[in-house]
Amino acid sequence: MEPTKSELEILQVLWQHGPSTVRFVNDKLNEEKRQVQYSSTLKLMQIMAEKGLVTRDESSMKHVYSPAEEEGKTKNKLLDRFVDSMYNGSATSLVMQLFGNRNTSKEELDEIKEFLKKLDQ
Amino acid sequence: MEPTKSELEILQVLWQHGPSTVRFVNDKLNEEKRQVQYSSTLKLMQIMAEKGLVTRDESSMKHVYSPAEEEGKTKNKLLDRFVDSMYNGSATSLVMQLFGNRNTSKEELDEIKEFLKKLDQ
DNA sequence: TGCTTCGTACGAAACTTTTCCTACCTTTGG
DNA sequence: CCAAAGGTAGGAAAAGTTTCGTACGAAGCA
Repeated sequence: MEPTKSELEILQVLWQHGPSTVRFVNDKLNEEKRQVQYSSTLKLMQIMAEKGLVTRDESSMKHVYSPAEEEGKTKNKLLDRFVDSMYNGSATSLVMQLFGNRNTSKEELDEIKEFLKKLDQ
Repeated sequence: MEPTKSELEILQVLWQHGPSTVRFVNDKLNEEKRQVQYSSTLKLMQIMAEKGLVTRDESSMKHVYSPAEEEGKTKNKLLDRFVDSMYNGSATSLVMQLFGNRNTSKEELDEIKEFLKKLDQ
């Protein structure tokens, strides 16, 4: 299933910091993103558990939530969908848009070139 | 302002085919995307006009709608937002994800390499 | 002229997503 | 033991998005 915008924010916290309590996630959101009530975050994470986007360990009173899917796998799906809907499935178009209209450092470009070179082998 | 999913579909039609009537857009959506009632498309396009996502020429009875913003400009914004929220702003990470997990033809890779090479100059 | 077709406008309903209030239980510390 | 702090659950409301029924005017045509 497809995470919504807010759900994705929560997943990011979980991916970045590993299995976490609602309190922890809520604190991070407030620090890094936007002000949000504890009970809102709780509710959202409960819904995510129902949807299967996260799993939770209820053995302790403080439930601990984990992402149900690997970060890379989820992001890949979302990226695919993005490329499909915006660039008709053409990764090339996306890359051109990405670098055509943005200042990219030489180091970054070199890194990418290096990466692409390795793909050939 | 940020186009929603459905609004983006409509914008795509307008970008691809130029200024169009509701009838035309609705037909395209039904052909290419999904079944949707004429009045739904109309409503959506009216809302988009209010939001300023499209402009419309009302001089004829059949109103003609045009995208308010250039395709590249809008897509760039959306792409930026995507990179920011998913890859912490790192275009490099996105590219690696994009090609790391996907079969890309040699031609496509070459095209991209060529493109990147030109960026240096 | 009348009837049918095609257009816009608008309101309401249906759905989805997000937010938060409130009740109630458990843990902690004096 | 009791109060305060911190946890979960659940419902309801708010907000955002999408869909469509219906009214009504303009255009086209027999």
